[in-house]
Amino acid sequence: MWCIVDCNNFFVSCERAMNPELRTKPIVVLSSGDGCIVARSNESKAMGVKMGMPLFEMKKLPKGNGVIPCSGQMRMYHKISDEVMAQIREDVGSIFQYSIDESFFQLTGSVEDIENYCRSLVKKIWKNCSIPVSIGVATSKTLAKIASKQAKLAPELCGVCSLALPEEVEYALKNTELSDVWGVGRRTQPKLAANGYLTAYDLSKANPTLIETMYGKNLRNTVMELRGEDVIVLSPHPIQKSISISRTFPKMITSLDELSTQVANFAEGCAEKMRSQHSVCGEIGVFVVSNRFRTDLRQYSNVVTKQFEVSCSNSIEILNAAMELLKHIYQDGIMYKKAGVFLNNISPDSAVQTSLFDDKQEQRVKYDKLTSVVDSINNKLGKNAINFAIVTEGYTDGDAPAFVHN
DNA sequence: TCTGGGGTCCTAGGACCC
DNA sequence: TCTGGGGTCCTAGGACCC
Repeated sequence: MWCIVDCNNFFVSCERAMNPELRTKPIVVLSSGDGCIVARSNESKAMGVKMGMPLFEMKKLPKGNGVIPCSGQMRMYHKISDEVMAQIREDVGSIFQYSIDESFFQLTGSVEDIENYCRSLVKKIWKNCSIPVSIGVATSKTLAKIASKQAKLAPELCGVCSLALPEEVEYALKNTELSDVWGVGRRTQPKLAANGYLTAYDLSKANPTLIETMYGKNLRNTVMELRGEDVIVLSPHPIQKSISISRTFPKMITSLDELSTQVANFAEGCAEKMRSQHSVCGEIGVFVVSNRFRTDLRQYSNVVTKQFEVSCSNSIEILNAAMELLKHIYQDGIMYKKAGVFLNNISPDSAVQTSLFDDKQEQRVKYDKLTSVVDSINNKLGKNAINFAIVTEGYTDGDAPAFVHN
């Protein structure tokens, strides 16, 4: 059987783990810069707070001012996630971590035994991490996900729901709206509804070939999974194929200098992440966007990429490239609201293809050495103990967030 | 006034090949 | 005048996920 462990309202639960006083209160967690709601407690969901809602719109809700906003603390959430995943691994061995708050694993044995086992895991995670989780059990991952949602809906299940008997599966499918099915998104759901597919049960009875020609391969797989067939394959150690960092600025930026500092920070952040994974990239891209909500202002957005002759990961080449690309797309007189950097064509650093005409190899070796010295100093003394001059000034990421409660 | 961030995969169409 | 058929690779955009 496939099992999925899903942390309930994960970011909210992390805030509550750090500050138990928040357990009884309606809270939300905000995106970087305190702009939008990215996680809601059950209480705030009940008050009509929507995912992705801007904070100022939440405040307009009837009881919106009664909701406690918490500034997101991603680093802490990742730490807690690692602890939760370690708890699961300790019990079941290898897991397929699917996201920051979800993991799949497989168990064999009687359904009763599996359920009991999972209930003890729920208790263990709560005891050791103070994070409430739900576990769904079924023959396919998609059904397991549906089961975990059922577990959240029925407290008497103590966090574990299995869908094993055909009548259990049928009941759950009939009570699951299509938009709640893994793999059916905002675009596809209305099209399916127009064709008479309203519930997960309806879709499970659809003709897979017809679904594939109309909606593609992925939705066909979903149909098979709803029927209990295990067709979606997860790789245990997926290699990251792209890395990106972008931010919406709290205040709009107009000067190239200020924008350069931001973009340099994004580039350095990407490069550090890539090096920590022992990878190199073959392409870098930079994008800038004006404020799409300010229709009274001149709108502008642009993106530009550059191929490296030889894949690299050192900060100097990456920073230089990012600065060059930014200058290329920067336009005077625009109020920029967001920018970002992305790295593509990522491969392991053990297999760098050098160019036949690479006359800068000597220089690159120096850059790599300098970068690794900077990395090791930062590893010893803490992040940003030392940095490249361009990335140090006026970066917003380290600013004290407004709504931290612990 | 204030409006998130980071990923993956699939598909259709164009460029190119013989 | 009449102008084929089959294949691969790449890319941009769109869909999905959290």
